[in-house]
Amino acid sequence: MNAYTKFTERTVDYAKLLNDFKQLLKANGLKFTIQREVILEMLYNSDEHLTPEGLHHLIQQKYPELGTGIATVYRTLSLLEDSDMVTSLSFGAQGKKYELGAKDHHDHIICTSCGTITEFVDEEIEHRQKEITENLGFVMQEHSMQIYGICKNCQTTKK
Amino acid sequence: MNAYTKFTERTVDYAKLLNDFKQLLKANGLKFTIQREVILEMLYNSDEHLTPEGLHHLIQQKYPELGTGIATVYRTLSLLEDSDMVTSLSFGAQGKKYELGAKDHHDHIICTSCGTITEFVDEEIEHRQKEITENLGFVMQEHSMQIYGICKNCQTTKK
DNA sequence: GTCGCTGCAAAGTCTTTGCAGAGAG
DNA sequence: CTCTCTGCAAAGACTTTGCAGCGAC
Repeated sequence: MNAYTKFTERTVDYAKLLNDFKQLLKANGLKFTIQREVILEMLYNSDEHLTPEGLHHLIQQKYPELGTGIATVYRTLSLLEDSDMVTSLSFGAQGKKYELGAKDHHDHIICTSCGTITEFVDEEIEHRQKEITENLGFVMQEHSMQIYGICKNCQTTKK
Repeated sequence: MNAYTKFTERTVDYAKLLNDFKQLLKANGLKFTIQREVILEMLYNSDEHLTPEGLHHLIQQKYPELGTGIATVYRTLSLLEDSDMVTSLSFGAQGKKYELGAKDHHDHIICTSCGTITEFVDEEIEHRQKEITENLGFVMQEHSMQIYGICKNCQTTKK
């Protein structure tokens, strides 16, 4: 088995994503609004791990004329999460973070010093997880893994 | 390398745990109170993954005469977490769950149907995690892994 | 006795909900 | 036109904090 670690790459372009979103909305009798589009756009363009509050802040900054309310951000995130278009992460502190889920599966390594989240995928672990799950008599649905440590940058930049 | 999956076992008995706790308190000029003892006891005896509210409820049930307040539960859990005697988990929904941290490291597999949390340790994964971390230039501190699936019981007991 | 601890209730966060007007289809 | 969305503000859920009396040492 070829075990290796690689960084994940975005596999979906924005046009496709937007299209999926529109389709999803239509399929459920929901409407495509500017606010919803902007939220998706920000999730796509930003660092991918945003809190509802952070997302709202970014939107206010880039599209202040919309006066988007935080409630709409929450509502849209729930909608996207229920539709599996975004995934929520709840690491350390309180408050979830959201990331687009339309990308390849990946795990996270979080720097406990600067908070940066790096993504990775390791085939050996992926494979082993499946084995373990079966050994325990479970049918696997999802899994997530987080590693906490100090990133290269913070190791040198003595804090 | 001997890769295998095993269930974790408690490695610390209550007397030792209680002693550690007393020592910890003394070392920090804190006092050993009945409430604190009861909280530790419940964490030890219960299913190990408790919410503050659930813990409080159990205590009220077993020791109603103490009239332990929820605030004390929160305060004690923070204290225990800061001292690394318990670990908090924040899976799916909201609200953290706590477990005694004085046991061996282990990961979790969560049944998405009945919510049961099963613990396991797999040496192959443990080892691989360390490698990955180093490859990415990190110094590893901790890690956690969760697998979500349907447990054996829920597979048969059609729900 | 001293100083930390506790329960209570009030105050904070973060998130969700109700409502009336705005807007997509 | 209809029926969903939205922003606002109020309401909720979960945690934390201030305070005065209580209790460990």
